[in-house]
Amino acid sequence: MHLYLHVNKKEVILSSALILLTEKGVHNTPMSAIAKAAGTGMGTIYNYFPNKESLINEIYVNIKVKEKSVFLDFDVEQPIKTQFENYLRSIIDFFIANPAYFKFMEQLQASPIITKESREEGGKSVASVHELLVKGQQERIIKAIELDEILMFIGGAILAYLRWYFHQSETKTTSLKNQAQMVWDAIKE
Amino acid sequence: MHLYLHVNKKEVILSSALILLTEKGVHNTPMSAIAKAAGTGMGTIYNYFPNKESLINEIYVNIKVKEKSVFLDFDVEQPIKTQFENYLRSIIDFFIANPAYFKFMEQLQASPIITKESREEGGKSVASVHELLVKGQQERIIKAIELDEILMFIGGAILAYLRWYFHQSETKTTSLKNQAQMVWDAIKE
DNA sequence: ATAATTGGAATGAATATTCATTCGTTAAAA
DNA sequence: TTTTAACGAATGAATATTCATTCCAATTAT
Repeated sequence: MHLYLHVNKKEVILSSALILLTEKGVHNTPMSAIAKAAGTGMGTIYNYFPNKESLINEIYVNIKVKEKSVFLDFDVEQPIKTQFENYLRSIIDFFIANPAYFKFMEQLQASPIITKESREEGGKSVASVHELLVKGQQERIIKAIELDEILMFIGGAILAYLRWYFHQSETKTTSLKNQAQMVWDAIKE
Repeated sequence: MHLYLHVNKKEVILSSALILLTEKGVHNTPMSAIAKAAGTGMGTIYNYFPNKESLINEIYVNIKVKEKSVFLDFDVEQPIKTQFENYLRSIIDFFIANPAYFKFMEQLQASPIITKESREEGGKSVASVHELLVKGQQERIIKAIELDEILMFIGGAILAYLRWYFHQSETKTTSLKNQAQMVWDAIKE
């Protein structure tokens, strides 16, 4: 019987790797460093992951899965604008609460390490907003622009805000409201 | 007297490296490959650059310098909206004309390889738009939101558009107009 | 004009290092 | 006891960097 909480070794490896990867970069985090940070031997990592790339891809997919779960609670009774604002706020709060997730995505989004399969898995995360925007277009609340372009635009705005946020030292409280305002003005009919 | 054009060896190395780096990624382009592509020996590269990271940083700064030069021709006689639209179009055209520059930036923008000095050097490139937006705010054409936030937002929109553009197979001619519309609606008072 | 000398750019094989992965051993569970 | 998991030193492939040598154009001497 242990006195400490039993934690899944795989998860310890994943979270240790996440921190090192974001802080030092992919080049500068050898597997030995991950093992040390996770408090395991190197061999143990290879019991859970066939290689370094798989480990990294698993982190990527894990984050995307969590990101997706942020959108689940849409309240269809609310006005579309409200729903959209809630969506924006949730996704931004999610990354603000998990800066390492954001840094990881920034660093690996364009990397050849991330496989096509992982990317496809990740792509699903916009499905629910897509739906919301379709409804918005039908009601002529949202501009009649191809949805992929609008989705990209929204993604860009979120990215821009988060970069700005993490770049700042002091936090401006009004800024998120401003951002939501700009995004809404951009996409509203 | 040579029949072929004399080309600067350093520039050949830089451009060869740019192509390999964007096509294969940083991990998968050894210095030997760069040397081969540039038609030089490996040692030659080290006559021009102290190490691989410096080479990469120099490419980064070079692109930023070129990017900056795109904005120079503002026509202050024109309405602010027109000037802004021209700016947007120029910067987007610049990257569309140089896809490798965009790919390079996508891959290295968040990398720890890029030094703080290089980033600071690169940051200067928004100075002229900054100025334009200040004027726009004074005339109450542009929203009274902190300029850094607006600038980030614009950056995000540009990024989103370019990602979308390179992602697409067929080119939609209306899309840039839509994008400009969204950005302007976002920032206008 | 021709030959001799020189400075430094170019070279790439050799070196040193880094690091992903393996595997034989040990420890813990069942 | 047998099975399973953990371990990390050893391995070797990959590759960044070095440096002794070659080569060539420009300069100087004959």
